[in-house]
Amino acid sequence: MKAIKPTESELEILKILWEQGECTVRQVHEIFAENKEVGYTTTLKLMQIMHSKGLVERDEQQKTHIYRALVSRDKTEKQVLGKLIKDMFDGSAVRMVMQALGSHQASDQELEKIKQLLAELENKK
Amino acid sequence: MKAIKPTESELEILKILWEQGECTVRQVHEIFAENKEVGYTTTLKLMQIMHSKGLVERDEQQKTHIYRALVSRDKTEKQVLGKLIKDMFDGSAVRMVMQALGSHQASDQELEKIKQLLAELENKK
DNA sequence: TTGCATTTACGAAAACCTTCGTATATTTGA
DNA sequence: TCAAATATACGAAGGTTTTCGTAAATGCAA
Repeated sequence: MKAIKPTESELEILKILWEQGECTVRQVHEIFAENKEVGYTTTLKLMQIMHSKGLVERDEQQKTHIYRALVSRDKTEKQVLGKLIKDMFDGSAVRMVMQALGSHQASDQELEKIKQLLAELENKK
Repeated sequence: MKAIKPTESELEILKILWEQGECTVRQVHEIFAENKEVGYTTTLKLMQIMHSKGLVERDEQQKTHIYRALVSRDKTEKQVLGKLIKDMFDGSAVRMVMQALGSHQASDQELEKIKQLLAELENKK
């Protein structure tokens, strides 16, 4: 089980693939370039590197390759989050949660969801 | 208000300074090198760069400089966490909390703390 | 005192990330 | 058909991060 540690750009592209599903480089690029000024070949190169790293796979049947994320969103979130908790919050997820809830807005509805989750966690014990 | 974006090594050194308070390079190095094989001058260089970036200050009265963190732990945690929430969790702190609580152990005592915090947040509204 | 240890400063190598230019192949439409 | 558009591959530049070697200054101990 190898650690997933995408760079900032790679994470952006993964997010696009997670949300869009299968994509050509062109499709990814159009979204990727919405908030940045980057050329097409930059996006292409990033995706090629991600391919060589095993972050994505691609169907090369057609001239225009089709890319797909090879790492799941859930697993990647867990890994990145886990690393942050370990590095920055002394391994305490709860300490991180306190920091997050203390400094970010949350709606009643969202707070309710967390309460529910807490209840579930307690039942599990 | 400038964004604090320490690198991985810088964050490690900041953590040492936050926990130890004032430190010489030697003191930081001894802890920093516990889990890695790095030479003394590597630690020194990192701290010099952090100084030039304004992440730490130093007292140069003595030949052996004394370093101190210039960014607070709380503020740095908020910034780093905020960026992760924005980049990875669609800006939803709650989604991140759900992920964190769902995949990391938490003691009853810790869960209790979170419940308390939730109650406080609800009262504030 | 003199030589060894410790410290800072500095430069530069190595690795990684981001970016783009160019070459080449393929498709398309006028 | 053939030129323009579009795709991939590749190399390399430029920036940042991490690492260390070496030089110079200072402190210490025999």
